[in-house]
Amino acid sequence: MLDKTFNPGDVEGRIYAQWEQSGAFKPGRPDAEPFCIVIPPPNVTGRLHIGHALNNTLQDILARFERMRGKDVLWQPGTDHAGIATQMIVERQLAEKQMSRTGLGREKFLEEVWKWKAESGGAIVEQQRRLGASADWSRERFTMDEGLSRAVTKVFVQLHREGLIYKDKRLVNWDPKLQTAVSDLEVESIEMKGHLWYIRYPVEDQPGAFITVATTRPETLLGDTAVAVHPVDARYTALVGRHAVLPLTGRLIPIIADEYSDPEKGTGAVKITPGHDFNDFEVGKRHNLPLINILNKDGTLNDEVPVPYRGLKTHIARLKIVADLESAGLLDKVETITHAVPHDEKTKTVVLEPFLTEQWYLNVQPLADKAIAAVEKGETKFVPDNWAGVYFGWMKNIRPWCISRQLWWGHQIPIWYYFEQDRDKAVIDLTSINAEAFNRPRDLSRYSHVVALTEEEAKEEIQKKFPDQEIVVKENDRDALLDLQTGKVAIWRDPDVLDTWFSSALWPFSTLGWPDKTPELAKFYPTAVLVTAFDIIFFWVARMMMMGIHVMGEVPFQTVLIHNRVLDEQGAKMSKTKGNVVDPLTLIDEFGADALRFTLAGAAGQNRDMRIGPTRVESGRNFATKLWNTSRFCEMNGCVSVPDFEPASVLETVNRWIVSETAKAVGDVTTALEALRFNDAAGTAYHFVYDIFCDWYVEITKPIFQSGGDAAKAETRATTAWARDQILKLLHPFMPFITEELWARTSEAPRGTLLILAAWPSARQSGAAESATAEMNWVIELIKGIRSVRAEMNVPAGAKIPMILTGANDATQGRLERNMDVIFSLARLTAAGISDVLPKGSAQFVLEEAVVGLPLGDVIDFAKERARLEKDLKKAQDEISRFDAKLSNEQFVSKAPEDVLSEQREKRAEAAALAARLTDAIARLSN
RNA sequence: GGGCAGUUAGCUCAGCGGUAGAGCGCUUCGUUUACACCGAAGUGGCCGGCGGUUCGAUCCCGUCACUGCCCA
Repeated sequence: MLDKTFNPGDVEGRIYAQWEQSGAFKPGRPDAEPFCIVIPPPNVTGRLHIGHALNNTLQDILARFERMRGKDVLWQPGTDHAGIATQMIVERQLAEKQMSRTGLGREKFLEEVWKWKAESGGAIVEQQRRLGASADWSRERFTMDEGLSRAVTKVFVQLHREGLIYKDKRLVNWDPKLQTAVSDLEVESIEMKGHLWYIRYPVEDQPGAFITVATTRPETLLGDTAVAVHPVDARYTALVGRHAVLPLTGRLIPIIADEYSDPEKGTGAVKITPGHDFNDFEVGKRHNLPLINILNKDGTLNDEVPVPYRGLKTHIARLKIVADLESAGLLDKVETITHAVPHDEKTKTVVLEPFLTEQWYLNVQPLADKAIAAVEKGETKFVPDNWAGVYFGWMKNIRPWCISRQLWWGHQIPIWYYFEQDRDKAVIDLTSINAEAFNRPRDLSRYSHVVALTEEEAKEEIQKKFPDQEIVVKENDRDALLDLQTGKVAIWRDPDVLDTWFSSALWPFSTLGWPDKTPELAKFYPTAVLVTAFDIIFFWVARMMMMGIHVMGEVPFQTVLIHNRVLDEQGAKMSKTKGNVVDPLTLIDEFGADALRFTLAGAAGQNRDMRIGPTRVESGRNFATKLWNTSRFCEMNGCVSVPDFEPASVLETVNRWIVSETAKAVGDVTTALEALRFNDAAGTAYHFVYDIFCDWYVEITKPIFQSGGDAAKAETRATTAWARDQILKLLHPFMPFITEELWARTSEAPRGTLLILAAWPSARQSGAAESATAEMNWVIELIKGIRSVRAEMNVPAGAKIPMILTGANDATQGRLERNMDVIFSLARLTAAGISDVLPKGSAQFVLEEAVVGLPLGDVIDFAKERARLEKDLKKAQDEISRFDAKLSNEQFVSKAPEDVLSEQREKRAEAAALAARLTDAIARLSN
């Protein structure tokens, strides 16, 4: 016997273990159609947040649905190595032990990172299991795995040899704390209060003349190489071509004309600092201005600036510079403003600096072109398709991808350097190497390099150039320089690693085994669908598309499903600082994984954000309880699954009806899932279980179980059990735990298979169910009508009353006679008669061609009953006049399609018939 | 400033050429042997404003207003 409620905590762990042990998560149907989803790899440092919960739920729904449909399903899980985040965590831990990355050295440090990964990395994977994720954990991958690393190296080498990877010296977003370049996409602009300083630059040879520029970053003045004004700005025309004297340095810088400066903004004149501003960099290129880098890697001012400012952090330097300008009388005025300041995305505390460095770039333009074409040709479809616009927008304005990072944790770039020419000059360099110099970005361009899959290959390659010399491998350029005098050829590997996204971009094929030719790769690539949120289109989708097409020659996925983003119940974006983060694990603890999943799926609409919080998940839990209890009802009435039950052969009207309704629900849920409309699918299943099965079918069968004949009872038991089984299957993708538990516990004989591996129900219609459907709909309408009148007439719920049917045709009379028990019970009647006359004091309502009378005798409130009927009559009459207006419109009659016309005529006739019956009813009331 | 979404019942959202639906909430009634994590009956909407197309617009088009997001 089932308990009164379902206790998720008691069964979830056990059932999950059962699934896993059964091998249900693994593919293994060689002849079946493949269905593969690669999980967008979460960060190895991550914890499951509600967005992951939604993302994983949708993937799991699809995996379970397709698995039940018989496909060979692979849901490929894993995590990415999160270069910056992971390195930060481990460095922080080292700092607590008074240790540092540089103190340890690269090799020891990486050992520490792997140790951390083994101990506390990948907690998210356990949390995904709590959600019920049916991924094939035996195939779990990590972007730093041997195989995936091999894929990364191979792709890098290929792209390098194709000339798509190159070194360039340009501005990057620099994190002075971590001392690495970061992606443009990982920069977060934060609105901050700041100042706009107006600074007077003296004009050369014109004593007392100034050109005033406005800037939010006065400290960068030390790196200025021009002042720009708009070419048509009459105020400054005379100054263009002359020079300004850069304050505090005395350097002469040209005053140039460039459309970049906006006459409306500030003074119309802007300082140009090509070494520390992205826009100025472009201006500098146009005018061939020198680039001056005034910063060290750690964000302090370097020796390009006057002595007093050297070594100062930028924000300190700013104060000093403003003070010095003021005392020199060069500060015109200061305005307080708010402006967007670039910060690191992770901690949001470090101000990023545009910084001139040499980095590896991938020329993604040719890859992007192919990726754009693939979506245009429909090889990959976005669902909903408006997201393709976002994809195109980004892809069509794509910039070279800076793929190197100055980190240790990640895929080390497979480039080896050596000295080829100017070896003597290199020796001289050695003497200039000191601590300060190493705080500057390294200029590797003067060294030669080879790209190779392995160190051995690199050595062989370089050996060819120096056939008679011994090749030695050193850790870095400094060590190699020290080796120059020995007469050996010292080589060293590029110390930098690749952007984490470089490896993520290969995920759809690297996880399947590439570069090896594995059976999984052959079977599951291209994958079926990638499920992700819109903010990831640039990160994952775009890059996976580019790499998939370029390396594999085929798109990585046929469909990209973009789901909505989860907000809190007030509609606010969740953030740790706001403290409004909804923890999915807390929700699972409180309401069960099924409740959370069903709620998420039900909220997964086509477009917007969704709001999730405890009260919503609570209603999901309530639905689970409902399902549990309706199964309990089945159990209490001996509804046991009958092997070989043939739904098409049932005879009882109510059973024929539920068979037909079930088929319809199955068809609708299937269609919705195929179209990736999760909210429709969940909604349809909910409606069927609640409103059709629980509210009507179960209620209607109660009288049969109490007083029906043996044959009817047996058939109803079997049908009920069958319908319940169909429901368990239908809901399994959404609520896997409770359905699996019920599947096991509602069968006397052990089930032939776990529900996870059971076959998805068929939507096959059982044929002539129309008459059954019509009859049951009539019964339902009758009962609802009686209940409604009873409530409005204040008939006590416990009181039983008689009913008289007038004006009923033979078919209706037959329906009444066949369903007496049900109607008596559900409408709480004492008697049901058929007559031409209604007793005085009858409440009435119209049901199709008949009028239902409820003789209430003295209890009836005539005025109230009249008002009720007149309200209905007015409604019918309003409808009639609306249809009449339409049908008398010549334009409408001549232009509207025939089916619309006949439909309107039919509706008009129905309304007229209803009105006539209501008029009669009102007349009878006065008799 | 540029781009993209959205504006439908008190709240959260579906729908999308023939004048509207769900869940939650609210009101009333109810403990009839599956379920009070429940049942029954109700209340509630000029489908953001203004134009246009159409026989007909919540739905298509234009425009405005407001909100949100992304990019400068």
